[in-house]
Amino acid sequence: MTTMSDGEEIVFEQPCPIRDVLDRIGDQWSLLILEALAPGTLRFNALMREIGDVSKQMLSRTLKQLEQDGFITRTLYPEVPPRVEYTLTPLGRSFLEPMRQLVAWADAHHGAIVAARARYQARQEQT
Amino acid sequence: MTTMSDGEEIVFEQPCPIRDVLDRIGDQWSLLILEALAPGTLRFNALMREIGDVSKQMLSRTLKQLEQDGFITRTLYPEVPPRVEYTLTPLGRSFLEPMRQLVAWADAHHGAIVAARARYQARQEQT
DNA sequence: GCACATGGTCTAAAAAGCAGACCATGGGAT
DNA sequence: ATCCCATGGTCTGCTTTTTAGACCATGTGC
Repeated sequence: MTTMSDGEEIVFEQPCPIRDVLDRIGDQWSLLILEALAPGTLRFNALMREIGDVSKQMLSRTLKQLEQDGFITRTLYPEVPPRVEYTLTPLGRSFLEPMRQLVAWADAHHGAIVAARARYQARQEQT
Repeated sequence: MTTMSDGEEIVFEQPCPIRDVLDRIGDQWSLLILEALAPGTLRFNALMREIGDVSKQMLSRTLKQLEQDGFITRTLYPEVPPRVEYTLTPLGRSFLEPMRQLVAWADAHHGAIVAARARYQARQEQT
């Protein structure tokens, strides 16, 4: 399954699918983008405004990866100025479900985390 | 966002709990560590062997963050040579459930992702 | 004629991550 | 006695990643 056409790009068999998937969605921006796209289609700049503190380059790069892995589709309308729309694919939408569990957990336990942080800090200052 | 240098941390008001939690668990190593710790307590070097390609520095740093946020406990036994054990807290264990959903999804859809990648690459080569 | 908006890419600088050296110390092999 | 290893980290450069900001082509409103 390794493709030799580009010569440089050698893809290894990933023995651990979890690791492979985590490498993609476990970065700084992927989950945020997917979450932003959950309510519906968004354009590039709208996505950037939605997320707030992502650089153009990283947004562009991460979107490309998500498209590559089949989470989203990129549609270019050849108008002027150009319009580009990003939409979740069925695969992307199917990912929303486990992600929502994660988000629900985050919401439910955020207080506990903040408390743990405070406890930790207090313990540090005590010494 | 929070900047973290060893020993001194500046915590901003996080208006979005999801964002706050994602910043912690959404890095290269946290999920992997939590997964490795799921079966039971592990020592530092055992953890390093388990994960395989993490540097001591990042493992140490990430463990410190996880401890800080209450996901794990660090127990130092003052023997020689020193022994340090890392264990999931109840909070950490409660996180395992949504994480398992994620892992299950990854397992189930890994094939689709690989296929999407192949399709994307074929499309690129066509031009 | 001028600035603006679009969706990016390019570049230089800053930040994060890496491998490997180093630490103190006790135990086992030589 | 001496050498060497194992422990859990931290420190030091070097490499990779991310960032901010300039730049691009072009059609529209002023």
